[in-house]
Amino acid sequence: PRAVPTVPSRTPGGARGGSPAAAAGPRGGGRRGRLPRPRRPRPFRSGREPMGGGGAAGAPRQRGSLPAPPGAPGPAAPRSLCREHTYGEVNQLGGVFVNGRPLPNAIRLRIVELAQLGIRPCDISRQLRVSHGCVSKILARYHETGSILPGAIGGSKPRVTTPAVVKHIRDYKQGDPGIFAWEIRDRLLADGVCDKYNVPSVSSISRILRNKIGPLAPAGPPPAALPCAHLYQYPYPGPAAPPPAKAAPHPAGPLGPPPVPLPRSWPSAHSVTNILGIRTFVEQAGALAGTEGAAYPPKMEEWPSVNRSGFAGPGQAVNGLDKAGMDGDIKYPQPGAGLSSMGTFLPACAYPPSGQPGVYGGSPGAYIAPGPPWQPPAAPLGHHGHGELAMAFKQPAREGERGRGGRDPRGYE
DNA sequence: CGCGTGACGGTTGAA
DNA sequence: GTTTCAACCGTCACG
Repeated sequence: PRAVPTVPSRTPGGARGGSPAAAAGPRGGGRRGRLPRPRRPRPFRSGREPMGGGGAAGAPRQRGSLPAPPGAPGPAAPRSLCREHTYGEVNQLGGVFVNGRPLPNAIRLRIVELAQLGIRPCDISRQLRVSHGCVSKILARYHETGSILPGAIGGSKPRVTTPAVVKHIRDYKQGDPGIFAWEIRDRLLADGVCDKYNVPSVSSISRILRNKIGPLAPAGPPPAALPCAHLYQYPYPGPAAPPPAKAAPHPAGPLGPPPVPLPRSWPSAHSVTNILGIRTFVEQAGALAGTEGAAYPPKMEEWPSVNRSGFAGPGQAVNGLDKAGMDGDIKYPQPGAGLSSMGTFLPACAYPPSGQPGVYGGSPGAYIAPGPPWQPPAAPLGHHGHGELAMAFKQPAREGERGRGGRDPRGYE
């Protein structure tokens, strides 16, 4: 669990802000004890800002490299006041990104493709105008999990105190009223009710004993006792497999068939929305919102210039791959959404002439950034070898995939 | 200079 | 409907 912040860094602190260079405060020399460095103020642009930004959309946006003038709504100001009516920010390389949101799949795919062509990550970073940290992360993830997809964002961890577990706890308690919580925990493990991944904590067991079972209250109607506790090993309506501690690198190598990750599939592809085709309406609405002159859609994945219109025209399905597939790629990827469809819109990363922020889109032929001194390699970057990446659009495991660095513990001391 | 890594501000979605 | 929480994201800068 995330450490309780003694210094709530999320709170807009007064100490932050100002010129980052001037405010280069005490930087812990040692890596381990590195102090939080002062960050330059970020002119935040939310992906949730209401549309109709009054023509600000698409305009070149300055980024925080310019220190906010004194008195300007800096980091201490309410976030809502800091937002501008645009979507996306521009990174140091001139690329557009949406803070907090994954890069489009097309970009992710290009990163992997270029890496497979032998292009160095630093060059990929410059070409695609994606930070090298992001390139590194995506490539590392791909090599580790075989997937280029981002992880599942949001949601909550699956509950471990399933009805079956509660029932077992109740049984244990009834069988031995003096049993300790830790003993119950051990028995849950010993009896195979839980495994080490989903066994409740002692405190959870104590809470169950206190709240759900009470002082040996007569067991009411058994709460849908499911003897098959293994069904809850991974309580999503997906494959019942315990989350691996770490996705093992595939023995076949980076480009071989990647390991099979755990798909996050509980918002099933067979949802009512998909079945009823409601997405069609959503798609049309998104396309409408993304028409020329309008502000960006709330989500970058829906930017017409990002995934779609750059190659197929606004509001037009890309080679039969409708938005459901794309959304699925981002949010709840469906393993069936392969690259066979992606191939038609791979040249997704066209960049405007230098001096403008790079956007994911534009004319299909302008994939190679013409601007900066970066020179594209001689190898053609067209459509080739997409089949190799066909498996790359599986969803990486939600848990256990963070082999290095893990999640973002935000430890504060 | 290239790259791995962690801090950070942000989004997201279930509880 | 709102809040909380814990997952994720990409960028940035350190080493």
